[in-house]
Formats: sequence, C-alpha cells, structure tokens
Amino acid sequence: MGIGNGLAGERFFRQPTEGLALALLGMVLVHEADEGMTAGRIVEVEMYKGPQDAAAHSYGGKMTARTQVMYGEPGHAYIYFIYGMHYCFNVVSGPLGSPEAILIRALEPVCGIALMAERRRRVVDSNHPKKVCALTNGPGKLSQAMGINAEQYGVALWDSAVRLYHAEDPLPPSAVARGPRINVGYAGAAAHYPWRFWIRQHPCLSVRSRD
DNA sequence: AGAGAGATTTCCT
DNA sequence: GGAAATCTCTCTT
Repeated sequence: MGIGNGLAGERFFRQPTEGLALALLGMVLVHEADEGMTAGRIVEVEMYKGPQDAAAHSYGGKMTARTQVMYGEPGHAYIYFIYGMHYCFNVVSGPLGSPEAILIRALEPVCGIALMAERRRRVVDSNHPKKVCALTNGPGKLSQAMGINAEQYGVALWDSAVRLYHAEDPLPPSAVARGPRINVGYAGAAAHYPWRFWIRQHPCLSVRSRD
C-alpha cells in the first residue's frame, strides 16, 4: 500500500522514448532483495536515443557485450559500470533493434531508507530530508542504495525483483522541466539537446542538475 | 561554494 | 594509453 497505482506491465514500455522518459517521472522503482525492500520515486531521467545520438553508448549502432540488451525489447534493465566505481541503471526503450535507453539519474527514497544508508555506508536520520535525498540523488548513488549492480543486467522490469510502479497521482506537465544532459560534452551538438527531464524544484535532484 | 584529484573497469585507438 | 551517462574527499575562497 502507498507505493503506487500498480505494477507497470510489459506493454507500458512499448512507447516512444521521450514519452516513456516523461512517464517514468513520478513512478516508483522497487527492488525486493534478500536483505529487504527499497523503493524510490523517480525525479530525474535522461534519454539516450540510439544510433543517431552521439552521447549514447549505442551511437553508430555499436554493439558490445555491455550494450547488447539495448538492442532487445524495451522494459529490460540496462546497467553499466563506469569510472571503475559506479553502476548506472537504465530502462531499455525502443522496439527490437532500436537501441535506446533512459538513464535514471535521481530518486526520492520512499521505502527501506535504513537499508539504503547501510549499502551507502552512511548514517542517516530519516527525519533529515537533505540527508535522505543524498542517498539517491545521482545515478551512481541510487544504484548503490537500491542494491542494483551487474546481477540485474538485462532483467525484465515487469517480472523481476526490480520493478516499476505507476504513480498514484499523475504529474501535471507544468511540474516537469527539461534541459541538456549531464557530462556528455564530448557529444558535439547532441550535448545541447534538451534530453534530461526532471520534477521542478524537487529536493532530491542530482547535484549537477538543480533548477 | 567551487575547483581539483583519485578511484579503477570497459571500451576504443 | 586515454576517456568515460560518477562520487568523494580535500583544499581554497
């Protein structure tokens, strides 16, 4: 109870990537792990639009062991390891053969804050909102807090321990802002495309992307 | 508040 | 060898 308005089914993911990215805002990501359940509301995302997008791992149709899942059906988890330290969690988008993805950049913790703090090796007072947000206000942080790593690579998000629930109340369009993606300066013109979306003024936005 | 460096794998040259 | 869809710590302002 209280988590959301129902599990997102397989067909939810079959929509154009921009619509899916916007729909993910306000939804709740859940991981039911052996150690316990954690959940967080999605407040910031970025879309990566496949072969035409110079910032995407699948730019030019590049396929490696890492990017393979993006070429499959939407709604699977694309997880990659970066900077020798961090995992980043993405929702695969686009139909079979269309390697697009949506990076989840920030969550608002909803359930399992103590477990998140333990995984992040932090001591957090649940009544201190800024400290709670700091558990999941970045793509590497939220993966660690949610217990997401290479083990979940490729899982189907409508049928696994990692899943998505619809928001109880839809976000009004006025609550959503968009702007350029973070840390893609190498991508030429694509670095300026407004393909990051976030909930305006939300306290849990990533450090690099405050309003 | 902001800048700089270190951590250290995956992928490309 | 070098950069990357990042984070943390330290030093400086």
